[in-house]
Amino acid sequence: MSTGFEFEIKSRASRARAGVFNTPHGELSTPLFAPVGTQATVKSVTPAQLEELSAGLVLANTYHLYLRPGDEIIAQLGGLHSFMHWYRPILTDSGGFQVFSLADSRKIDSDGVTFKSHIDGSTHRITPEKSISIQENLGADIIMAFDECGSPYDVVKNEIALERTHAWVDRCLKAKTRSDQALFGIIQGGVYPELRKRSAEYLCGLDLPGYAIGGLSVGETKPETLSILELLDVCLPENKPRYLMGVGSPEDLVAGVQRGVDIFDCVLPTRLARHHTAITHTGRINIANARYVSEKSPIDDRCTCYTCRNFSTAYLRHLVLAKEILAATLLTIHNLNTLIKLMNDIRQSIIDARFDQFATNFFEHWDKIE
RNA sequence: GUGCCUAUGGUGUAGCGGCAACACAGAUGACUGUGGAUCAUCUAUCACGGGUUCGAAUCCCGUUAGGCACC
Repeated sequence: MSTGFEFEIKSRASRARAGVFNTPHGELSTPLFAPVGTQATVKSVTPAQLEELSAGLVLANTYHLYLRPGDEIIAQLGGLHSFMHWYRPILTDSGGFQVFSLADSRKIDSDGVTFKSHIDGSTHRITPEKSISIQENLGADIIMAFDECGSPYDVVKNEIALERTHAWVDRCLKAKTRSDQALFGIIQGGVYPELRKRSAEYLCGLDLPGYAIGGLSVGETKPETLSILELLDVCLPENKPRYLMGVGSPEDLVAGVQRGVDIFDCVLPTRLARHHTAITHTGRINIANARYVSEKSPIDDRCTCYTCRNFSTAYLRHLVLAKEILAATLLTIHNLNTLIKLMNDIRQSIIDARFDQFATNFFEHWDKIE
């Protein structure tokens, strides 16, 4: 009988892979882009709209949902899928990253982290065991090990964070009781190849159902990011999905797939949508720009999303300047469609054995507007 | 018609003889395991014409345009 979390590679093109990952809430076709729904909602769009976009996986967040409304409340209400009315796969981040990026102050020790809520200043403590307990209450299909994300250029702190992250993943595994959730480990190590390699080797020894790459796109240079991905590509097992956390610009998605990454998530498309920037097949455009005041054509003439099928750029600009909520919704639909479509095109090109050509063509045309 | 008051960016205001400031609006950019937040940069020949002064948004005279009062 299957465990429910097999990863099957259907096709390869160089180091890129097209696969299928099985979860209790359905299959995920990879390479995959996952929209972020931190507070049990992908901001400004409904689950029905996400389905129409063919979104496969949605992220939610342990730190935020633990603080509000509380993981036990969500468990009482039947778990996250039912709570947010999204019955396709969900992944919850462990909360490690948010403790460091959002909490007003935090104190970390080998056992866990004590921090003050960014909402009301109240004091809380999260340990690996607590993070798993919260994530079991939430009930996502994929859950993440509690980790410490160091700053990319501090080798001493990175080594400490790495050892801590390794000790914590062991504790997460021990604390885990549900068999219908896959626990992914997170590789840390900043920009340091030795640390990254050590982290990958340690986690691979645990034979987890998937491996996440953390601590990238947090301030290091692009060549550094790519060389770490290339290093990890040869360290990680072929038959497990690789998840690059927090990365989601179109060029990064293509570059990531080229280096063997299967899953990505990122706030970028939804955040940019709320900040009046559209992602097109050739680059970003700022919808608020005065040049679009009477532009009749849609944002992207090649796009077939609901927004581009029905609305002029001039109308979207009007909504943006008038600060209407619909601006965020329509731009979010468009931006998510652009990334999801990009991943579908990448997947098809891998299956058709023409991914290298696809990538070359993509980089030739990317960011060449005007 | 007479008297008094006012005139500073797109809007509303500060500055009262020494580098024209603030808020909003506007423009441009940033945003990568989410604070619908935020941040950065830009946007004025101080109504017009003359005078006093080393120096005028500021003081004086006139013009124009508003406001108030009286008739």
